[in-house]
Amino acid sequence: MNEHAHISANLSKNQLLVMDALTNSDGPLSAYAILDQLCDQGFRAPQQVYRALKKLVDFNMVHRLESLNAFVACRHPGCEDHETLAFMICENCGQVSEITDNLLSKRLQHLTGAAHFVLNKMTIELRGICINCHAT
Amino acid sequence: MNEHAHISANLSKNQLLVMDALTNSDGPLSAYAILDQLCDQGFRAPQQVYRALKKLVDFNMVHRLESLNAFVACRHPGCEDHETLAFMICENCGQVSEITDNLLSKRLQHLTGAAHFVLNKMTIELRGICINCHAT
DNA sequence: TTAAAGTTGTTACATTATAACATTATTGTG
DNA sequence: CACAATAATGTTATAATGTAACAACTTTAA
Repeated sequence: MNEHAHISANLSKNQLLVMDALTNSDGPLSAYAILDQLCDQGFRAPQQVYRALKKLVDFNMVHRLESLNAFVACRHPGCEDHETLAFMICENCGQVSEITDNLLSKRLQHLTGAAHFVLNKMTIELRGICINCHAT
Repeated sequence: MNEHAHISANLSKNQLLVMDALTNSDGPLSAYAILDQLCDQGFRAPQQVYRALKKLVDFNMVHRLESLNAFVACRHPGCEDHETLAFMICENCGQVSEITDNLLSKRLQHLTGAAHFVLNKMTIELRGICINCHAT
């Protein structure tokens, strides 16, 4: 089973609710923002959100943005074999776009490899103003 | 006044205390870890730490590691004209090393430029196991 | 069918960060 | 020097983010 076989049908009730909240959102949501949204569906405690988020992140369906303490549904175009490397985060409108780039990936592998550093996880978040927002 | 003109003599009492705590530490420290250390020096409230940290980060003397919610003294070799791009963070021993790399920088500029994204701040944190730790 | 793994609900608590207000210290300028 | 502007400090309270621990229920697979 590959990383993208986790279609909605495989998700538990809470996982599905959290996934839907993120999918229907314009941009990233904090765990507590999700909790607020799901009060009507019976959510009561942060654990319910955090536990679902943990699975969804494991499944690669959701990304955690460290610099925002927030979560975003994977919107990688196509969603076939890929690895999201980086995020561009607009500080004005909140839009997040994912970057996959082979040269960037290679360069990072080279740098860590040269240092004999065994890479477990990368966090690359680019904060700035997106094209729509600085087009005033 | 360039970004490195902020020698210790220019720092306020609290800024100096926080800077010293970070400089004397092996690895990153959380704000509250710093607060604990500085209780003896009269620190009482998190604001005292956070305010000093904000200035030190502005002065480029301290970096914030988003994926750890922690802070580390800049140890960039030389500390002449440079911009720290990325961090390698050992998940075993906590050691942090800074990366400055022209090719990486160029590639990121290319990617953001192509998207007409105006970059304000980069967060690049590479988590893994350092050479000392996986040499067992 | 029944043990193992996964999921849920819940209470309590830990950690990280900021708001707001009052006060004191430092700096630059006429 | 005087004094206004800026920076730094001290403090209380609170907000925001995240986890521990325990009990119960559900699904999966042998």
